Amino acid sequence: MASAPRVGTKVPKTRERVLDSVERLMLDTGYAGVTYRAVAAKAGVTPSLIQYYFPTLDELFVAAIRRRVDDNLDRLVESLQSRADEPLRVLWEFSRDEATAALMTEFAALGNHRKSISAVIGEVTEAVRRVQLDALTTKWGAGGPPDTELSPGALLFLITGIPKMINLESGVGVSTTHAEVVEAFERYLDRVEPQAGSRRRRATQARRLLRG
Amino acid sequence: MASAPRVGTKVPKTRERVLDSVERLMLDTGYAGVTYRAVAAKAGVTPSLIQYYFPTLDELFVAAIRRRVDDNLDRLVESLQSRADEPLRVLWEFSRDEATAALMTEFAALGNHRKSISAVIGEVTEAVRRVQLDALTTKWGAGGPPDTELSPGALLFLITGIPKMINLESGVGVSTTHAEVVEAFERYLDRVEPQAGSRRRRATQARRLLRG
DNA sequence: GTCTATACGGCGATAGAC
DNA sequence: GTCTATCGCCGTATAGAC
Repeated sequence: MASAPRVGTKVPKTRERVLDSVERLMLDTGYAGVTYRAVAAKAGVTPSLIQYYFPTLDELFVAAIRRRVDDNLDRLVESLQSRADEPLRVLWEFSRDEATAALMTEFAALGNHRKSISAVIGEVTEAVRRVQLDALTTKWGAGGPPDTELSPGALLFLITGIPKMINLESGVGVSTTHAEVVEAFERYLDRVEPQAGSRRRRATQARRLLRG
Repeated sequence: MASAPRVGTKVPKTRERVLDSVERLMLDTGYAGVTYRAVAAKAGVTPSLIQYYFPTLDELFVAAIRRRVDDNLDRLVESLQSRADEPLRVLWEFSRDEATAALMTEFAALGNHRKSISAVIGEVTEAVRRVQLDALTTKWGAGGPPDTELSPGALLFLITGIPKMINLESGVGVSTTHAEVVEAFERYLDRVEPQAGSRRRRATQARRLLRG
């Protein structure tokens, strides 16, 4: 309270620039390329300054994860509200968003053996999943869509997981069966959540990130 | 030819010990924990000796990948032959095998940004997938199982991908929806590939590896 | 508070000594 | 064939300048 910045005060912009650089390096070179020295060079500051804000690399990663997930969750909730009639398509497109998928997969890979990061990845994954499950059960209840043997949970796992798997395999040059599985799932979507008409899909801010 | 070892000569057992150590370290600490020094300590040799056999870490990883995949493919082909009536279950169990899934996922994560490893991972993944697709199309042709909207390719992607996704999420402590999706898929299996009776599932050599 | 310079031990890789 | 010495990276702890 006492130290709250006055309105209009430009609270450290450095922090944002640093986290932007982390995301870019993450996508371009993988998490192994995220070093104090590399991030500093890209953000135009000294490595020591970054270490002042983020004493360890883990803290830097965690900050980047939280910022990205917060932004993603905001966009997801907004989409779910504005297109409340088609939550499945909203979730499917959200999961297929390239930058989100690539970044979060990279974070997950990073977290797989680094405890403090594993913890925060698990936490935010569960948080997102809760919001997503709510959207599905609100529309269909615990039984899931009719004429289907998929519970909301199983359906959600596939909606969010299939794009991630495809992304992971694409990363090593594998593409066999990908078109088939996307086509199969979208046929399923057409069945349980028929579309009124054709409609432009959103191009997200995150997508811009990928082109960089 | 000239330097071929005599019959009975114990050709370098060191190599095998080293690759065993790589797998163990990979599972225990992730690929970041696979260093010359750590592998050497575990295998009981000097780091320099390992570097003599595998001049770069990439070559060490590639050797470990190829050895593991060769072994996996042998076991897979054998299972597909001995249980030719139920290829889906064979593939599902093969993909769910813990050590195989964990190791290959770790290798895939490693490969995602290291070109030489990405190349070999992509190559062996496609090779395995070809064998698996053959098994499915041999039984059902290009249309896939009857009463299903899944082509063999889409089905194969799910069979092999779902366990990998579950494994990846488990690594960060996420388990929501996992039981549901496994149950849903096994219900599907019961439908398209009915089981004669209950039967003991194999406990693989790779599983032993995990307990270590 | 913000920011910088420096030093330490561990790493992969390389050249070359035995 | 086997092993050592060395180099240039890395994370990060610390001391201190403004």
